[in-house]
Amino acid sequence: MSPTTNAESLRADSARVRARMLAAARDRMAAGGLDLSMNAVAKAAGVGVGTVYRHFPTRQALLESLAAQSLETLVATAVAAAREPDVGTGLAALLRAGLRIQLSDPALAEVLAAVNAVCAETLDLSRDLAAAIATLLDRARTEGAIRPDLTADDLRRLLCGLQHAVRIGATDDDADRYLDILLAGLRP
Amino acid sequence: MSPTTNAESLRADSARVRARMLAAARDRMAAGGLDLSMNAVAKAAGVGVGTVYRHFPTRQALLESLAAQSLETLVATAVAAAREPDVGTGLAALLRAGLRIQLSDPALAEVLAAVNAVCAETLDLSRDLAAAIATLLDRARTEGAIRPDLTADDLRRLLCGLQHAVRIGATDDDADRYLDILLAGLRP
DNA sequence: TCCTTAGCGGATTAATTATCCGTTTCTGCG
DNA sequence: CGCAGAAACGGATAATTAATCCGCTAAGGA
Repeated sequence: MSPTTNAESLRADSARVRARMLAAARDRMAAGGLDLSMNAVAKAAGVGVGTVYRHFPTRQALLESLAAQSLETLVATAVAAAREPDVGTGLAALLRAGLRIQLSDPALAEVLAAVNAVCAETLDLSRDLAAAIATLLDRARTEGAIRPDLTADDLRRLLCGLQHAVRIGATDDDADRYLDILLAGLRP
Repeated sequence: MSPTTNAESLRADSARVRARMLAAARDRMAAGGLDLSMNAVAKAAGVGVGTVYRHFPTRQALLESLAAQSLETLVATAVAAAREPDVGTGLAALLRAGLRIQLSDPALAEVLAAVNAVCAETLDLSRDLAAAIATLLDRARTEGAIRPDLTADDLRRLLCGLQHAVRIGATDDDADRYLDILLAGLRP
């Protein structure tokens, strides 16, 4: 079994413990940022360190599992945005959601920025996200709403950059303005 | 003496060793990213670990000392940009230089993004940079070249964001396009 | 109920970070 | 020039953190 596999077909106790660990990790992360120690997670979840390492062989694997849920939400948002009748509205909604969700889940910000994923599920979701963004961008391009040279990867990177800019001590109002600036810059 | 003080009024050997350590740290960083271990720096510089810790009590202090030189360059560029006859040209030059220098020196990227500096010199340079940017933005604003609500801090953050976007696997061409997008977005 | 085996837990080992103090090296002064 | 005092070096060592390994527990099918 892949250590980062999703909850299906796990032994009952294993699934329980896995959930406890993810909850504990989320909690730790909310408290102290990205640099959670495996030991701390284990203690918070009331399990042994070995158990944490078995489920998540590496820190990156743990982060990806944490980010998976947020990533699903983001993919859903992107798909919805791609279907939005008004392309401009859809694009704005996607950027806004992408920013907000990254800010609320540092693990997702990390995973979105990472060049290559560790676990297969993340890879799939990333592909889905890229596809949805590409669809939206295609529509926007044919309508002349954006620069023609903009790719889905560009948008992903710019979104990560935007997140970084906001994380560096910006207020919510600042974030809105930066979003506005990016949207304006994307036009042809 | 402040451990991060600049080379003046140090004992001759001390200055020598300090320079060796900074060079070693730069080298290590070029090789393996931001997460250089003090031990590795010490070994590379041919000094004891204690010496490294005496000069740079914390990793952040070492990073700031590394970044200081790049930061000086950036300040000089910003001052020159603020004097540029054509405001648009000056702004473009500043952003381009700010991006390039951050990419070439990860320590600077870290320091620029940091909310509060550890050593006084960095603080001074940061202030100078902010002042130069503010001057440039004031001029641009009165000429109507940029959105009126843009502050020097905004520009700093956006520049850090841009750096992040590029670092995430973008090519040089991508970087130019992102720069273009940001510049376009800054207009009123 | 029993047997097999996946999975748990934490003691143990490895790696890293940070401190402390005996020794060396510099520099001002006689 | 050579000595005294101070400043700085260096690495052994303590403290913290990461990662592994294996004996034991308990889940779930026969």
